[in-house]
Order: sequence, then C-alpha cells, then structure tokens
Amino acid sequence: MPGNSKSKHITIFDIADKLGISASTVSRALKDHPDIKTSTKVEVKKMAQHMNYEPNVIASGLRKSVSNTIGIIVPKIANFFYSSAIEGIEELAYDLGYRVVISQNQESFEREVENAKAMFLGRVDGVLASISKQTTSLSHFIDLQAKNIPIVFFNRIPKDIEASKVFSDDYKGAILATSHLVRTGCRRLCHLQGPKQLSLAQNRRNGFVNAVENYQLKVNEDLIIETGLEIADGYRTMKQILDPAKRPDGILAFNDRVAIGAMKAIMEKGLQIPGDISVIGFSNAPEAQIIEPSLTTVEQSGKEVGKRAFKILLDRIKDKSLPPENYIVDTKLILRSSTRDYV
Amino acid sequence: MPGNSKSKHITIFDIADKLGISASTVSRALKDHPDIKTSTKVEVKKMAQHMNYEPNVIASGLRKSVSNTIGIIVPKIANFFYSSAIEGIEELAYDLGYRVVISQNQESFEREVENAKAMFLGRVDGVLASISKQTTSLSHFIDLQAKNIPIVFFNRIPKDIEASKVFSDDYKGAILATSHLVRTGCRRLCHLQGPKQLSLAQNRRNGFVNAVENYQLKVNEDLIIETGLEIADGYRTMKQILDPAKRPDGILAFNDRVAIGAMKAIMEKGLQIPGDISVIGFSNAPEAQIIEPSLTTVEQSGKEVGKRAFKILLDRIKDKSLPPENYIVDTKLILRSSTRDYV
DNA sequence: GCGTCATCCGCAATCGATTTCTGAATGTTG
DNA sequence: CAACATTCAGAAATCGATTGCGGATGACGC
Repeated sequence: MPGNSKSKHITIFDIADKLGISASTVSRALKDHPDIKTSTKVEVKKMAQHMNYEPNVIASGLRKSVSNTIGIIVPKIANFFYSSAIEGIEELAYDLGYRVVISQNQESFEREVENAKAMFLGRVDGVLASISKQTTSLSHFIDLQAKNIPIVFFNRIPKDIEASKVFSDDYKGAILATSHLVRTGCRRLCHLQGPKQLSLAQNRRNGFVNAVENYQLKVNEDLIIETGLEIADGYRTMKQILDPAKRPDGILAFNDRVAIGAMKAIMEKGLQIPGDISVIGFSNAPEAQIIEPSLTTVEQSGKEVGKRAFKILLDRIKDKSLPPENYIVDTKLILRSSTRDYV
Repeated sequence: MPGNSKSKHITIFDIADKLGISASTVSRALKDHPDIKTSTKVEVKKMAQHMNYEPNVIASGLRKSVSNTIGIIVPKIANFFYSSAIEGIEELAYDLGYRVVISQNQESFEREVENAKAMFLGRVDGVLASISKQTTSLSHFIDLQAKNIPIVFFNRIPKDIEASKVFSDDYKGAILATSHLVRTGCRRLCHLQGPKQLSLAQNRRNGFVNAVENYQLKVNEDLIIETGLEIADGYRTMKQILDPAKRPDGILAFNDRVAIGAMKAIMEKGLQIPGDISVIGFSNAPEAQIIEPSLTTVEQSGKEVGKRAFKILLDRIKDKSLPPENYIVDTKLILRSSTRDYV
C-alpha cells in the first residue's frame, strides 16, 4: 500500500505542483518534447514514477481525438474461427497499446447496423468487420467510412464496397480439396454449398466447379446444394442425396460442421467413409480432429486472418489517405482419414 | 448523404448556435432536465436529430469519470467456454450501452498483471476476470479494487480475495458424474484431475472423492492423477494407467478435452467405451457431441456464468458499497454414450 | 551597452459534455 | 401595485491532457 492513495487519480497538475513547475512542462517532459531540458525531464519522470502517475487516456483521447481503441464486429464470438481471429487481433493490438472492443451481429442485419453505429459512438479509431449472412445493404459501413473511420473487412467480406479486405484463399482451397477428391478416385462430386450471399461461399463453389471441369468431369448441378452453417444442416441436406442411385462418392462441404453433419448421415446409412464416400470440410475446426474418421479439411487460420487484417487497419489508422488493400491468406489441405489415399 | 458532413463531429455547441441558445441548455434539454421547458426540449431534440448529433461519450466520460466500458480478462478467447461467456456478457452489456473490452492472459501470470494494469489505464468501470492457471499472487487485482474498480471473478476464481465470484457448481457436477459412474456399475474409479492451483479443479476432485466415499468404495489415490487441460494431456496420462492389472473402469476427467484424449488412448488399446471403461467429461464442449461414442459430460454454461457475473458486476458499478456476492451456477449431467445405462 | 538568438518553459485555449452558480423573466398573492 | 415565488436558461468552471504562442533568461557579438 504505497502512500496516500486517496482513490483520487494523480494528474499532471499534481506533479507540476509538487515540482513547482507548470502542467504543460510536465506533459512535454513526459513525452520527451525537445523544448524541455534533460534535467527537468529526469526530475519530472522521477516524480511521476514516485507519485505513481498514470496518464488518463480518456482525457488525452478527448484532446487528440483518438481512442486507441479498435472495434471488431463478428457474427458470433463463440465460433472457433472468429474467436481465433479475435485472439490474433488482441495479441497484436495489446502490444501496441490498442484496446479491442467486441460486438457480435448474431447473423442479424439490424444488429450489425446497431453495432456499426455503436462503434462510431465509441469513437473507435478503426473497425474490423465480418458481415452477417443477412447483410446486403452496406450503408452503415459507408457511413463509418464517411466519418473517416477506416474499416477492414475480414473473412466474410462484402463485394460492393471500396475497402480493405482480408480473406482466406477459399478458391484455391476448394480447388485443392476437389482435386484431391478426384485424384483419390471420386467421380460423382457433390458440394454442400454455403449461403449464396456470402462471397466466400461463392468462391468455394467456383473453386469446386472449376476443379471438376479441369478434370473433364461433369458438373452435376443437382449435387451442388445450398445449405446452412451447422451440423444439423449438413445432416439434413446429406440425407436427401443418399439415394443409392444418385449418391455422390466425394463431398466438399462448406465448412467442417456441415461436413460432420454429412458424415453422421452417411455413417447412419451404414456407408463407409472414405470407402464409399470421401468427405472434405473447410476451416480445420477443433472438431475435425475429433470426429471418427478424422476429417480432411482446408485449413484457414483465423489467427492469421485476424492479424493481417489488424496490420492493414493499423496502417490506415495512421495514414488515412492510404488506398484499400486486399490480402489473401493462404490455405492448405490437411489430409486426414475421411478421404482415401492415392492409388 | 445528408447535408454537410464535414467529417467534423456535431457538438452541443453547434446545436446551440443554430438555435440561438446556450450549450448548457442543449445539454440539459437532451436529458430531460426539469429546468428546461418542454417546448425548448422538443426544439432541441428535433434539431439534434436533424443535425445528426451523436454525443461524444469520451467527453462525457471525462467529465463524469465513467467510461461505460467493462473489461474482461480471460485465459484464452479461443476456448469454447470463455468465448461463450464473452458472448453472454456482450449480449447483456450491449443492450445496456456498455462496451466490452477484452484481453487474454494466455495462462501467464505476467500477462495477467499487465492486463489488469491496462484495465485501469483504460478506466474501465468494472472488470470480469478468470485467472490464469499460474496465478498465485493477487496484488494486481487488489490494486484495482483499491482504485475503486469493482471486480467479479468467474469460473477460474481465486480463493484469497474479498470479491464477488461466479462459478459453476463443480462440486455438485462431480458428485453427479461420479455417482452415475458408480450406479452404472463402475467400481475402480479414476479422476484425471486438473491443475491443483485452480479451485475448480479442487472442487471437482472433492466432489469425486466424496461421491466415491458415499458409496462405501475405496478411494484409490493412485487413480487420482493431476494432468493438464488438453487432449494430449488426457491421452498421455491415460496411457499410464491402462495396465490391465490396475486399470480403472470409470473415469471422471477434468474437462472434455482431457476426456477425449483419454478416450483415444483407451480405444487405441482396443478397449470398449463404455463396455470396459466409462468416461465422463466436464464442460459440454462442442467436441463432446462429435466424439464417437459421444461423451457424457457435466454441462457448464459459459453464457450463463458470463451473464450472471455481468449482472453482479453491474450492480457493484452502480453502487460501489455493495458487499461481494457469490453465485453458483447450476450444473447438470448430460447423458450420452460414453457411459453405460442403468442395469 | 545594446541588439540578436537560442533555450526553456508558462499561459491560456482547446477537446465536448456536464454542472454549479447566478440571474432574468414571468407569475402569484395580498 | 408592491413583494415574493417560480420557471427557465446562460456564464463559467470542470474533467485531464495537449499545444500554439509568446515571455523570460542567458549567451554572444559588435
């Protein structure tokens, strides 16, 4: 318990009084302003330390109109990809003295609009956002930009907006995965596609289609089916196409959870994975290693995406005139047991 | 694009000028101060809306010395329990106009101390914290309290501190789980115990021991083994006790991940779950439903814990004189396929 | 001895909202 | 119509740090 901590905060005035100098000198001394001579600086710093001075970032922020805070908008925090991304962002931000405030849109457009507004009210210095699956209009983000708050979109990115974007190479990932299915003997390929509005769903689909065509195989439109994001969605959708006559022998799912749902449906039918049907997911979520057989999947590092997005945002906070920048985080295929070996 | 949005923020002075009144009147009118007559209030509010005025929370916070921000310290965001807790907290906080800033201690004591300090610097109105597994000293939290910042600990709670605490009923959960093992025929019971410093590990252990004793069974100290938090820990530890002579027939693991590691080790040996060995986890993480056989586990709702903790914190932010309050969130056993049915 | 500079530091304004103090205008009562 | 109460609203101080401008001091040259 050092000294007289009267629950009152120490200010630069307190230091100034103690030293018989002015607050402005204290302020300058503390930040090594050249106008202040070294001996004074030393004295001030010593006293500041002695008095346990901690600058009030609120006051400083008011004056400088910065908050040293960045805002994150994600669909749902309790989702491995997003919590990983946040983890990555927080790590970097923390070391640079930035605070990270979080809000979730819960896949709701209205909520996302509110989130964006709250970010403005909170005077964040910049925003990292992943849009909800409902989002079509972007005016809430454009408003933010108009107020000179830089935005970097990550993972779930909107198309029609001039802004920096960071996302995984879904297209390449889908190509890799689909090619692997073909090269390990699959011929009737199926894609359990994600919500159409999401550009990453489109990219995965395009990768799938192009890879199939590359191998001179027929793209069976009946086997490209839009589904949801959850295990139940994969399960339900898969059940519909397990009819022996038309069933696929290789599946690229929109994500790992959908893949797992599909696997459950397949195994329930008594079919073998990968013997009868190979399955590949997307994300490399923790569940992918748990399911039996373990799930071959396209790895997307949420942490890496988050970090990249943060770096790009930081540059734009420091220099608002920088043009938008896109960054595509590499993906790779993680081979596990839900696909066959090469023949 | 409404009007002249010169990227300059609208202030109460701008409104005052436009209306030919003073800023103080605007301030009062906007918050329905009785000194202001209704007609003025209406005018001011209309103009505020018209000019797209948004109060500057930084400035208001500086004056009122509040930040409408609460801080959360967790070990790791990308962990289902914590991300669920944060999700719950954020939901409540958002609707009440509180911002949520997050930092993770990464299971490091030093980092936690820094986190706590950063919370103070950021002038948060209150803190929700889960301590790292390394934490023994608590002076960083006591400092925070001394500065009049209320703290509510959740889940990972320290013992020796006068503060509000919210945690799951680990003791009861362990009793329920252990009793279930006994009642479904297990006789040689094993507990893969979590890090000793964590009080929740102690509570689970105590529940386990007491339940075993309740059934007049012998508590085999060799089968109470301290392990880590991860799949690999469960796997490694389990392997050591699969010696046919001494192997257990029922296991209560510290958490689901440890349980899953243990299951992998058991199945690798060719043993049946639950035929030869029953396994119960703790948490009801998403992985518990994925593993085959699906894992019987003690459910702990991170969301519920987070919400409770936030409510208690909020009360203490509003009235700093409130005494500490403890809340124990109920747990229940989720029966799945890693345990036998009743005979 | 006086002007010129450089060095060092303080005054006061500023950021935007809030709040205390104060006073003017209006209304009420005898 | 005087005396007093009530209503309403402005001026200015405040929160704490920052910063443009300028004052004070001393060194130096001519």
